[in-house]
Parts: sequence; structure tokens; C-alpha cells
Amino acid sequence: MNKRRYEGEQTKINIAQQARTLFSKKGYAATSIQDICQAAECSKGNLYYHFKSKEDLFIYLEEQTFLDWWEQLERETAHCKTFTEKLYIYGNFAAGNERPLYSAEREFINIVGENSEAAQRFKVVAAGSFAKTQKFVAEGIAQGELKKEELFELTLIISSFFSALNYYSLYFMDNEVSKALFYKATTLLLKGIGEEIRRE
Amino acid sequence: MNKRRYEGEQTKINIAQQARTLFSKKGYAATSIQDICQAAECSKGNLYYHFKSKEDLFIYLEEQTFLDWWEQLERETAHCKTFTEKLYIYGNFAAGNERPLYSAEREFINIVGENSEAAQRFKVVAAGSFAKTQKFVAEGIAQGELKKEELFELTLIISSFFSALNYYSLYFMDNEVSKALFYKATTLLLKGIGEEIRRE
DNA sequence: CTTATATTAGACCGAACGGTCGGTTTATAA
DNA sequence: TTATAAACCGACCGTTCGGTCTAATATAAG
Repeated sequence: MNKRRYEGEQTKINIAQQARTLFSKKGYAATSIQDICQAAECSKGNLYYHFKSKEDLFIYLEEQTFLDWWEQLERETAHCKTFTEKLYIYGNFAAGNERPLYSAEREFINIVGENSEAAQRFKVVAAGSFAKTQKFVAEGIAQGELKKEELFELTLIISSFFSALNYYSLYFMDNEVSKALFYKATTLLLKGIGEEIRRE
Repeated sequence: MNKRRYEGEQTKINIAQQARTLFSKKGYAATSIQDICQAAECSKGNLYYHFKSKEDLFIYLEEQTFLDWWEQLERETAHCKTFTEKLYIYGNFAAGNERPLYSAEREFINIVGENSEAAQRFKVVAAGSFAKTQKFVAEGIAQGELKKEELFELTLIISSFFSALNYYSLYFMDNEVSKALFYKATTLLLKGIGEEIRRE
């Protein structure tokens, strides 16, 4: 009972991957189960064998992506000495497609309903992600590289800054150009967009 | 042929208003025509008498909202002497619900298709809005209050900064608290989140 | 070989959706 | 008063969606 199990696992992974691409590209509602099956080259029955529902699949992706994202970030920032360096890497990550479900998240909540079980599960994941970011930001403050603003607010500002830039920049440019923009944006976020002339 | 015309116009306005609220709260897909009819207390036939389709209604709102938004902003910033003052007002605007279709926009494009006629019409509106913002930012640079960064990039950064903050802050707080956050965020955007200790 | 189980397929279902259509109401012009 | 057209209604239609179900197949275990 091994080869069978393995192949099934592979199928599940493949479905998840295709679904992630589609959800991130087309959003939650506009991606139908049929679309996913077509992309993954599997039948509907097969998909529903591996996932309980569309909601379930989405949340699975959300959890998965969240874990991968932070794991990778932590690995790549392990060698950094300053928080500033880490922030640039964080920005570079956000510029990529590594966590591409932003645009579908709110949509998902809207459709399944704010108080549904699915929304609750989703919020647990989101809260976990936010907590990670908050810890990340706290480090920056502790190291004296960020202004001593209220932690929650500062985290909200930083995380929304990057996620939005990702969201919007994809309208206009491809990934490579986007990364250059993110580098500049990180600098501006750190040093401000304002000219320093006035020292009132 | 007067009272009739007037009432018809009122009905249309009412439908648009209710639709706007719903779209901004629930998104595009999750808001059904029935929902809108129920909120506007009118029949489906009546809605389709005033609007050609759901797409049409959405684009109508987008145009309408875009015009109102800038008109109001220009009125309220007319007295400002510095760009900085204007930016705070811009931020305050973004914190409110005055242009609430952000979350539904990408969704809309996804659903109607990138190359559909509806998407093209939408993009005209979006481009108009972006052009306005760009002009706004250019003023800030010209007045020496913003760093002389590349105009397009700086505009993208600023506009996405505020729209995202709006998007995310609504997860956590109501409008009043949100406005306070936006004030602080504007300051940080101008002066940077980084601590200035190092002058390497 | 037989049996149990994991996996896959796709026809099918009811619900909900956007949109249509024939008909009704009502203010106004004649 | 009557004719007209704007404004409005809600039953209805075709389609698509998420999801189910039954049958078939492949494989491990006995």
C-alpha cells in the first residue's frame, strides 16, 4: 500500500498547485472547480476525493502558502545582520508571486460569509501570519532601526504597504520590473518620500 | 412629463447608491442582482430598465465614484498652501468609505475577463484616476516637498499605500479609529519608518 | 486468485445566478 | 377623456456552479 498512496499524494499536490495559480490569477469566484480540474488534468470526482469542498481547498492553500512563505523568508534572512537588510528581502518576497492569494482573500470572506466556519478558520491563518509579521517588526524596533511607533499600527502599515504594492504593480509591469520597484519602495518606506529641506 | 422623469431618476440614483454600498461591502461576485433589488426596494425588471447589465451598473458606479471623489478632494484641498497639507487630506479621504470599490475592482476584471469590452471601459476610468493622482504627486515634487523620484513609480507607491491601508485597516477597526491611523501613516510615509540614528 | 482499499472518472442534481419578457400602472400631452 | 410612453413588476428562462453518487480500475495484502 505504497505506490498507490504516493501517487495519490502527488495528485493532491498537483491539484493544489494548479488551484493556487488560478486563484491568484483569477480570484476566488472566477475560478471554477472545472477550471481547476482542467488545469490539473483530473476529474471532478478526483478533486472532491482529495478536498472536501472549494472552501476547504482554498483554506488548505492559504495555510500551506503561509507556512512556506515564512519558512522561506526565515531561511533567506538568517544570515542578515541588520533588520534593514531583512526588510529588503521581505520586500523582494512580496514583489514575487510567493504569496499570491491576497486578492482572493477578501473575496473569499465575502462569499463564504463573515461568520461562517470557513471564515473563522481563515482568520486563524491570517492572524498567525500577522503575528509573525508583528514579531518581525518588533525586532526592527528593538534593534533601533525602526521608529518606536505603536507595534500593531506599524505592522499594519508595513504589511499593507507591501501587499498593496504587489497588487497594484502587477497591473502595470511584470515580475522583474516589479522587483526593482519594490527595492526603491522599501528605501522610500524607510527614509520617507518627503524632502528633508525643512527642519522646523 | 416631469414628475415621472424625476422619480425615475431618483430610482436610478437609489439603485446606484445601494449597489455601491453592497459592492464595497461584499464584493462584486458575492453581490447578486437580487441583493441590490432588495436593498433598493425595487424589482429586477426595474433595475434592468435603468441599467443594461450588472457589468454596466458596476462601471457606472466606478465612473460616478471616481468623479465625485476627485471633485470633493479638489474642493477640500483648494485652500491648502503646502502639498503636505493636501496629502493629509488625501489620506483622510482614503481612510473613509468615499471610494469603496477597490476590493471589487480586480475581482470585476477577473470575472468579465481582461480583454472584454467591460474591462476596457473600466481601464479608461482607472487610467483617468491614476492620471489625476500622478498630477497630484507631480505638484508635490514641483513644490519641493517630495523627493525627486520617478513620477510614475512614486505615484504607484503613494496610491497603493493608501488604498491598501484602507483595505486592511477595515479588518480591524471602524472608520473613526481608521482615520487616526491614516494620519499617523501619512506622517510615516513622509518621514519614513526608519530611525535616523545612522548617518553613514 | 480473492478480497479490501485507495483512487479515478464523469453523468447527474438542485440551487442560484444574470438576464428577458409580456403585461400593468400612471403621469402627462392632446 | 383618451392615447401614449416612461416606469415598473415578477414569473420565467437558460446556463453555470458547487457538489454528489455510482461504477470502474488499479494495487496491496492474504
